Amino acid sequence: MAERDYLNELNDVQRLAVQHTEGPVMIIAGAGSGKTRVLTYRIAHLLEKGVDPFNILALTFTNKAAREMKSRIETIVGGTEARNLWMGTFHSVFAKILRFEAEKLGYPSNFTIYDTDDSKSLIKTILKEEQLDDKVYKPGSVLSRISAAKSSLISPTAYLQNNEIQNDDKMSAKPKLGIVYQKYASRCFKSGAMDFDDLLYQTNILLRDFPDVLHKYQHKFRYVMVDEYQDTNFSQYVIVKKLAAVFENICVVGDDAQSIYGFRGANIQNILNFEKDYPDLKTFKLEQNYRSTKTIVDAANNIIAHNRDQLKKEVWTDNDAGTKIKVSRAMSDNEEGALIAHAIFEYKMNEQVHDKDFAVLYRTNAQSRAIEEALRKLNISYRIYGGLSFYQRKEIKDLIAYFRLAANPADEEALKRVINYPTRGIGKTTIEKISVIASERDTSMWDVMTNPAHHPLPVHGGTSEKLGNFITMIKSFNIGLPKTSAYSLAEHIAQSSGILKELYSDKSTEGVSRYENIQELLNAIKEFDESPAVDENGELIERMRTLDEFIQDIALLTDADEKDKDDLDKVSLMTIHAAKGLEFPYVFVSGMEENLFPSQLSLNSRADLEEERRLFYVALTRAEKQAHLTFAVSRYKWGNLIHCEPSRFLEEIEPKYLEFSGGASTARTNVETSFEPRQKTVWKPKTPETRPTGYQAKEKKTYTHSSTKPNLTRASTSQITSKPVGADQLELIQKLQVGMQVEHEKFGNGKVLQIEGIMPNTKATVFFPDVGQKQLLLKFAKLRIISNN
DNA sequence: GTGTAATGCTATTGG
DNA sequence: AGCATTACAC
Repeated sequence: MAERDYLNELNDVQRLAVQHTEGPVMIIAGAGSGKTRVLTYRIAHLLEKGVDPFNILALTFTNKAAREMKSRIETIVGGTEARNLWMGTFHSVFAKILRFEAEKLGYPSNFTIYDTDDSKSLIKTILKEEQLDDKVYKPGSVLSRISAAKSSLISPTAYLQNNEIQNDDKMSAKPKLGIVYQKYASRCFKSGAMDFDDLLYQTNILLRDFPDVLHKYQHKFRYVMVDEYQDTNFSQYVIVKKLAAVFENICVVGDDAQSIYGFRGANIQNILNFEKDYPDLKTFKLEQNYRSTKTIVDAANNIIAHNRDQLKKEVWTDNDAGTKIKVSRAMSDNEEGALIAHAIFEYKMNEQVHDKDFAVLYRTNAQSRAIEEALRKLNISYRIYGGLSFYQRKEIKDLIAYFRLAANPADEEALKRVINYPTRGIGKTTIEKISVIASERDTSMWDVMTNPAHHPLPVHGGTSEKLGNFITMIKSFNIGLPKTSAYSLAEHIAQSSGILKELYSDKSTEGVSRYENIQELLNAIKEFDESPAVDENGELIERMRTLDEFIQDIALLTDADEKDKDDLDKVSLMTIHAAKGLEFPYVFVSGMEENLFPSQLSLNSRADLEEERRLFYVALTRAEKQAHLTFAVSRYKWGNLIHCEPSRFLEEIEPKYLEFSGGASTARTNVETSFEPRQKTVWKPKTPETRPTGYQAKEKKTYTHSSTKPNLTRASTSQITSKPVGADQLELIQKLQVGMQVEHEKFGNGKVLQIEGIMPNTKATVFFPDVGQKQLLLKFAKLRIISNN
């Protein structure tokens, strides 16, 4: 395609942004303003101008975005040119560079990439060794603390020396966090492993400590582009800044209004302060929205106007006003699902649209189940994005652990995973012994196992023999690595490890499916095996593909990266986070409720609440034609039915853009056509005497709302109603007193010593002469009152 | 050491 | 309600 042609497809600002290739550029791109188009055309433009694709680095946040962009560039400039572009996620691009430069940092070039599970498991091991309580030091939060440190480029040493951090940790009763961080880092290093954050952290170390390396990449990447710049963290910011320091041909694209990854360290200041970093910055604002109706754009502007921290920008559109945004109330989460399913059904009937034109978005993954069930009932096909990806399934991780071990026997997490799977008589005790010795001697478990002369292992002859067999097996895999093609070795490992046999013998539905998944993995490896290798310069080379090559970047793949089945006509279900960058004609945003969206955890700080609001902005602006917001009045959480109030966000849209309806699902939900979104009055939970009982909550009249009687909502329900607790249990909860004699169907007669907890989770401590003292949850316990004393 | 029953914890968001 | 870890029996 000639240059003129694609430049004509751009509006004035877009065109200027594409043509301004030299020097620092910031493109503030409102939702739906053609950001991807500008980015791809910009790269195409550079190539047409004669810039070598090897000199262009484009960083994205998802593999999918990178792939999409690459293929769009291909259609403009042709495949050979596009192939040589450095384009990918931060993690994948720098993993590639790190593998190339690994020795400088003391890592093997085939280092393992630990995924979150590996990291957590390692943290658990360390906690055990340090005798720290994992209820105080929750592995997940320990990991996010470590992750935050790495993302801010704080080394373990710096962490331990920083008074402020140390105080923080003491205040949160976790004074040993720094020690855990230190141990964690050194264990990863000894295992030849990097976690996700290391891919950026170690890149920073590399660029900091090896000026020649920095120089090399600075001159290699003469043009640097960063997509979704508002989502970069400090570590990424520094990398980008350093790489672009020589030529300053840096172009960042982003939208502060769509910054939704603060929770994992993204720093919105990176975009807000970009001007300070580059005084001669040229800024382009893409403000025309091509995606959505005027109603949606204006409503989205309403929402974001409630945020204080933002760059000035006016998103507008030439599109029609379109229909109003629908808002529906459902009685429960299940009914919300039904309502959505029925609405989709009706849209399809009335407007001749397809399943793939719909997306259902939610705040948390747990919300998907009710929606799935409802869609299944109406035979509407759907696809869930997010959740467990193929490579996170247990059976897949098991087999891959063998592959990892073959490539890098020091990989401790892989070792622990399969040393006794399938069971071969190497149990917990033995593994612990090895682990302790490894820790004491500051070496890897593999080293301990394979050098009994240096590290005497106090195990029996039988155990020692079993260990020997395992070692021999792994060694043989290791030797096979360079001389066997990926597929034959993978198949061999699946066989001789016993995994295939283990799964084959399980004839349950799940077992069969696990077996099939293994087959699918092997097929994928076969496909990989038969695809050509590419060298450093992007040239195709004749060479055998090996298994370690295959597993290298698997940890970086996510669910969204599984073969794009775009041809499939299915409704998309995903979290709002996962929906960023996507668009659909019809978008449902479900669970518009206080404490869910905005999340309860966001209510304590302005910054967090503003991020939730941006999240809502992102959700709404995914819609092209019709947005439909839904909320439920009650929903199950941890097995309990809780009462929910409509989200405050609903009030932040001017009513003229909204159309309230009871929903299209069942007659029961149709009683009302309008309601008061949310009562601003603060109210206290009622006393037990006036509180409606759990099973009454099922009656619809309890929940009747009316715009003319704003207090009804408040007056009608309690904050926490019980799950349909049986009438018997309910009576029990209300009547039971300390000192009463009760009868339990299993424990016999006993005496009530104590009653505590808030209804319906009231607990009683009862002493049974036969079995001793027991704590009973009254809503479940089958207790009968015998007498009052 | 292995397998099963009981217990207890959890659910922001993700590369 | 579902899942992972733990406790206990074999």
